Amino acid sequence: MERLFLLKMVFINKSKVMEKEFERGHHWCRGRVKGFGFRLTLGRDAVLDVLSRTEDHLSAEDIYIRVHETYPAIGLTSVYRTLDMLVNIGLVYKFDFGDGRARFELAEGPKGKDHHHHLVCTGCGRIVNYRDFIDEEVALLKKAEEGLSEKHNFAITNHLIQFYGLCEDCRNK
Amino acid sequence: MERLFLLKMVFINKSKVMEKEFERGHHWCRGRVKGFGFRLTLGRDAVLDVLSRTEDHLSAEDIYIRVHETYPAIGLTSVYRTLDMLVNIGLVYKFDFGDGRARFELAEGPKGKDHHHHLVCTGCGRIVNYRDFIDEEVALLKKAEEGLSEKHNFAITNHLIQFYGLCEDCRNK
DNA sequence: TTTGTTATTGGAAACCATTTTCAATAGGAA
DNA sequence: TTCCTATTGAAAATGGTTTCCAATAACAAA
Repeated sequence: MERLFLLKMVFINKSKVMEKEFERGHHWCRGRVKGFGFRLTLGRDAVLDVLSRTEDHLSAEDIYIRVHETYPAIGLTSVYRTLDMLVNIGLVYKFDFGDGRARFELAEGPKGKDHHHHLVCTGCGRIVNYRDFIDEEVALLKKAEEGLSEKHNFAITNHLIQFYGLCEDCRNK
Repeated sequence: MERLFLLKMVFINKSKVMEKEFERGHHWCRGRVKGFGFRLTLGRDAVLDVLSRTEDHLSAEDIYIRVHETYPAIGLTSVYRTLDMLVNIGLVYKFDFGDGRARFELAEGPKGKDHHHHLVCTGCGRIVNYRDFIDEEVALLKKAEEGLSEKHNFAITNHLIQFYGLCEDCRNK
């Protein structure tokens, strides 16, 4: 119901949608998009909305399907383009979990960065976010980054850590 | 010259090639392949040979091209199939550095495991192997693996760490 | 509010790494 | 050497992503 209500507003009056922005989870993203000189289109807003409402690791098509529910005019191409742009400005992270399609998630939630890494089940592809050991990791990574930057003349901007294994269900098969 | 010599032998007499196996760097791989019940074909041997002779991070096509020099009969399909098999039996690691093609490297050299991670330049795609901080990493990862295994009921088998940044050349542009 | 410029869009087609299909071939046990 | 069947190469199919292009919508300026 609420979803339909929002949809209606989108088509009737864009400024009404803007007034509602604090009911959505990604109001703080908009300034970022505009700050980089990009136009804040309905499609881009809808993609950000979907990303801000989930903990899942959505593929471009997943996002397309979800956006399509509230904004059927969107095309898959635009979803790809939007995601590409969001990754470029650092608002979205792009992951590869080895199943042949990229996965995306918002770089930070409304409460700020939510630093976590992923446990990937090589049996069923399930992804678990974990936030444990992050402190130790951050400490180690910081140290490693400094050392590696110097030794290999790299300006390190980013890192990736993933664990692979079998989830409980897959182990019992 | 040496390369041509070996090639000639390949076509003339297979057992001669076998006698020469200790001149190649991957003799210890063969038993592994056969141990898993796979036939040791000329193509598979040639792929292992290419992998054992390089520190580079080759794509399937890179490998195809190099194998093709000494064993022109090979097809790209077989390279893909061989790599897939080698990854499955754990003899080869498969990496994704974000450029849309998979990269492969031998899981261990003649001197045993050569545990290292990668520094990826997001500017030019250059990959640097690093072996620094591995001890600390291993310690941390072991601890994390134990904790995560228990907390999330995952049997962790593997991990991936990569750093991204700009190499010296790309920073000066 | 209206207008004008141009970034952005959707759909179709192109792209391209990888996989599948299938008949021919080659590995290797007997 | 023979035989069985795993393996092969070539061509076609697949599927996620990108490109092309004319139509559209964002939004700055009037």
